[in-house]
This record gives sequence, structure tokens and C-alpha cells, in this order.
Amino acid sequence: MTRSKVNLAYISNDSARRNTFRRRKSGLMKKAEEITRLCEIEACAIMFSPYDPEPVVWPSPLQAQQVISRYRKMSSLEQSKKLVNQEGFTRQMLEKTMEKVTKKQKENEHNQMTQVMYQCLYGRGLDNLPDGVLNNMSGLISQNLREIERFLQRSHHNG
Amino acid sequence: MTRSKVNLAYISNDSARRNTFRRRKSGLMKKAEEITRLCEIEACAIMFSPYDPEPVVWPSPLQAQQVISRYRKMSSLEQSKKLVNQEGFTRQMLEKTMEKVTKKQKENEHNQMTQVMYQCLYGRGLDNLPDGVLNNMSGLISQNLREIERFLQRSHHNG
DNA sequence: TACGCTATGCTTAGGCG
DNA sequence: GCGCCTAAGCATAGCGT
Repeated sequence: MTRSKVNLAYISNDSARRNTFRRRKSGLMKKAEEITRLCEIEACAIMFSPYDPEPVVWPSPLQAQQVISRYRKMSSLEQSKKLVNQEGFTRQMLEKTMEKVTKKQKENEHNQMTQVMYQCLYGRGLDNLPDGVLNNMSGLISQNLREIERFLQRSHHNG
Repeated sequence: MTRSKVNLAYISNDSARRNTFRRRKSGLMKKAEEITRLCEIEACAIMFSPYDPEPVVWPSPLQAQQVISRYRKMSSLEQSKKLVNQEGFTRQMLEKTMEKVTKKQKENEHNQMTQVMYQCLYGRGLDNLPDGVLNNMSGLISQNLREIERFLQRSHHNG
């Protein structure tokens, strides 16, 4: 049977759909590879499917996280720049202060504890830490988490 | 001149590279559209290029954020489940405590300040806040950010 | 179910306006 | 720089294994 024009709709046949997904997934990632190489851009892709036990993350979980955090940073920055009313000023102030804190964090980079806490706070996951950093830090970590809890409670009571 | 096989390397010619990027970007997004429709999967893609003033987010910033948060949730869950060694215990403890703090945060949901701070800390952006929350809170916010700074400094000095 | 094969449709490099 | 055009090269549907 000759190949016909693809009907661009949900493929109801289970095995056909699974096959198409497998093939097109690899095709898509190949295209992503190519445009990244040819143009030297930064990109990532995430796909959830019933056919993979885990989400498919291209090019890698680590690089994807970097792209995502860059995106988050930029989009919130753009938003704060666009706003000029009272609320906008508050947003800008928040951005600036957070940047200041981030800068201080960088200065303290040798402090492993701060590093751990920060990654935790920002939800970046704990993959970027040097090997062994998490060892022997249980006490310190739980101590500082209690500190955060107290901070939240204070915020609650004061607010 | 007949079309030749593409050399899969960085295109040094500026205009050619820009052209290729424009074309392949649209091609890539079309492919993403197609696989999503054909197989009904959930996916997103982010691309940073010198040719776009803003990052290109497919299918939309909102849907991308949903996919990203789903990925984050799943990956941290998988990580904590997979690990069984000393470092794994530490990770699990971190996860649990952070969940606890998150739960407490939910209990305090009526506290607008806590909500603002939390969203800020987690880098979720400030878009999900109810209207007007950010108004008249400048003083409170900067106060609490100073609190965070002090916390980081303590972490530094103690570490 | 996944993979290899091949014909066919689609993508896109190169050229032009 | 962008969009159109055409043909060369690629992706992939349908089938067999």
C-alpha cells in the first residue's frame, strides 16, 4: 500500500500511535540537535508520554534545568520591566533585592551549606553539587531548615 | 547550484545562520505540534537565540510552566526514591522537610506576605498572586528580604 | 513490541526579488 | 532581513520480520 498523506489528528490505533511516537520523538530530538549545532543556540525540550517511564528531557536534565532557570529569570525580569504602576515598583524592588541576595550568595560560594540551602530553596534540585557535599551535613541542614520554618512562622504571626 | 549535503557544524556566515535558524525554528515547532497532536502527549520547548528578543517558548509560556513544574515534581520524587545510601538519606530528609514547610505554607495561605515571599524564593514568578496583593507591601517585603540576607550571612559565618 | 526497509511526502538549502 | 520557489535530501508511514 502506498504511503498516504498523514491525517494530522490523534492516532486511535494503539500500536500505530506508539510507533509514530517513537519515531517522531527521535526525529524531533535530531532536529533539536541540528539547530543547536548549526546556530549555536541554547535550548531544551521536555516530553511526557505514556510510553516512557520517565519524562524525556533533551538535551539532558542538567542542561535543561539551566535553560529553564535562565528562562524564569528573564521572563520575570521582563515582566518587572514592563510594569510602571505601584505594583510594578514593588516588583522591581523585589527583583533588585533578590539579585542582591544572589550576588552575596555567589560571594559565599565556598560555603557548602549555603549552596545546598540555596539550591533547595530555588527548587533547582541537588544535582549540581560537588560529590560528597551532602555527606555529613544532615545536622547542619535540618538545623537551617528549622531556621526557615521559624522564619515562616514569624512571617505568619507578624502578617 | 544544486543543493548539497548539509555540514552539521556551526554556520559561520551570519545571514545564512540567521536564515537557517528562522527556517528550522519553525520546522521544529511544527514537528512538536504534530507529535503532540498525533500522540496526545504533553511537551514543551524553550529556545534562546541571538535572533529573538525574547526566548521562544512552545507551545506557550503558561503551558510550558505546567510541563516544567510537572517535570520538577517528578524528577525530585524519583531522585529521592532511587537513592538508598548515606547521601540518599540526606536527600530524602531534605525532601521531607521541605514538604513539611510547604504544607505549613499552605496552612498559612491567608497570609499574603508569606505567599509573596514563597513565590519569590521558589522563583515561580509573581504572576499567580491575587490582584492587588503586591500593593502597599513594600515595607514588609524589604523587611523580610533583609531577614533572608541575615539568614544567609549566619549560614556563612557558621559554616 | 521494536527494528529494518523502501517509497513517498515533507523539510529546507540555495537562489532570487 | 523576509518571503517565495524549486529541487535535493531527509523523515517517516506502512509493511515485513
